[in-house]
Amino acid sequence: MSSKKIPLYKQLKQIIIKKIERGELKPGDVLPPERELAELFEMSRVTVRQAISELVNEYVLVRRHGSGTYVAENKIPHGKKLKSFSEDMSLRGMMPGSKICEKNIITNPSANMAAELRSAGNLLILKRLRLADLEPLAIETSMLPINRFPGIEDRDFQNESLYQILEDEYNIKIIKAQQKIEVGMPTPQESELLQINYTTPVFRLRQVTFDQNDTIIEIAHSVYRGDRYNIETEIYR
Amino acid sequence: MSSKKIPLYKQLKQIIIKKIERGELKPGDVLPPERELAELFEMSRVTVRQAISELVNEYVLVRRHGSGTYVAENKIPHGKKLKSFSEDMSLRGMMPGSKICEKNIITNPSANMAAELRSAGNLLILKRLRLADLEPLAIETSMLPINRFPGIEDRDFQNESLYQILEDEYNIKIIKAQQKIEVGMPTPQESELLQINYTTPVFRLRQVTFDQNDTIIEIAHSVYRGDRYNIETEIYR
DNA sequence: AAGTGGTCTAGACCACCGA
DNA sequence: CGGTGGTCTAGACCACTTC
Repeated sequence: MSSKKIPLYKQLKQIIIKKIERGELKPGDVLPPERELAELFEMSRVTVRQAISELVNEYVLVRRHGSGTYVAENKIPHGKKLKSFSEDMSLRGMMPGSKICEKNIITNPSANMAAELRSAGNLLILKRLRLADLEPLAIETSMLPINRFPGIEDRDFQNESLYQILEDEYNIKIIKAQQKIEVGMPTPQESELLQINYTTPVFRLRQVTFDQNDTIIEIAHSVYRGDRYNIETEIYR
Repeated sequence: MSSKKIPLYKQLKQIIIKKIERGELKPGDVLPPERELAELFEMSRVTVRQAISELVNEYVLVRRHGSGTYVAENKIPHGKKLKSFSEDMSLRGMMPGSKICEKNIITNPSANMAAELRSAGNLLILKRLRLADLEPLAIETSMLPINRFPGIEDRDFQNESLYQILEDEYNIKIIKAQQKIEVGMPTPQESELLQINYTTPVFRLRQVTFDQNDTIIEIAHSVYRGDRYNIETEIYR
């Protein structure tokens, strides 16, 4: 089989996701019962449940006790969708823009904030000033394990979307991101770049982005102008 | 045993949370190994893992492969599930508290920010100063359609959880909430209540809470201290 | 009553970390 | 190397939904 080293439950997750992507499973459809899946894929029911549980946590599936497991109806709500800056701006009806501030390769990620990427080898540091309707809106610093994306350092990040490049040309499936949102005041440098007063508070957003194998593909630290940006989200009990 | 009907893994979750609340387990501390917990509480390791897994999902614990399971270091994260203030604090090992600032009934919700509740009739306005370990953390203003919850205006909100009352006594199933998160500076009034300097930025959180019928059961506006609070979420592509 | 997900067990072996 | 979490099995019984 296609085993290699990928855990069985992750393989099953991928199979289910693929079926949904290909339209073989549509929102509202029932999955086969857990016992049946177990037999079909020759794994134990516990393993099937582990795969399903994670997909439920990711809002892909919904369990109904005594009834069955279903493909989630209302996909991920708007506020729970991971968007690139460009996509985010477009949805808000603003024109996205970029200005490269810094593009470096760090060969020794030691005392960095990138603790999670420390083992990843060299890092590409990309610091961009982000514009909305030609006005500064955010400063975005991305860190990528460059070994996984050979040649990416030569791309034109001024006009290309980072996510677009990763998805289209490196065949990465971006799945999810964890975000930590803080408030703060801008440093003098930041207030100058963002063209705001030093009394204007900012969002500080730390993001860790994962692909389909739960591998970290990016760590980003963004500073958003508090006077021009807000965050909408939806949470469940 | 103390079983009754509560699943074993939920009992273990509660035991761990209690230990964190009481300070017997502090952030950074190691938990006993899973095999030891299994023997100690006379359950299988799978059951122990289920309890720990859920707490990891809620950011209470952190697993380190080959090393151990630790109490999370977090500074009061918001978490990705919809929680009441009390639940949020308890999960982080802090003692929640409340001080009523205002309790009113508005009979004519006309030019109010509660556009969504305008048709709901009379509104109960509840403004509470929220404490974490006896220190001010947030100001929370809740608006509830009082007609749906007769008698709720006489409850002791100083010591009772609003969500607990709604769920247990009015049989409401709280399902989801939409949130809009903004940054701002505190008003003089707010900075005094929260006991922060006027230069400390704050989160402003507008929340609309829904029940199982997608009926609005609460609109809340909260102001959180930016120096003591942050928000963690997970988003999907 | 039949079928579904929910909980639980007693093992086993693998992968990673730290001394 | 020993001890930890990570994955996996083949069963069992319970609780809920549906008919």
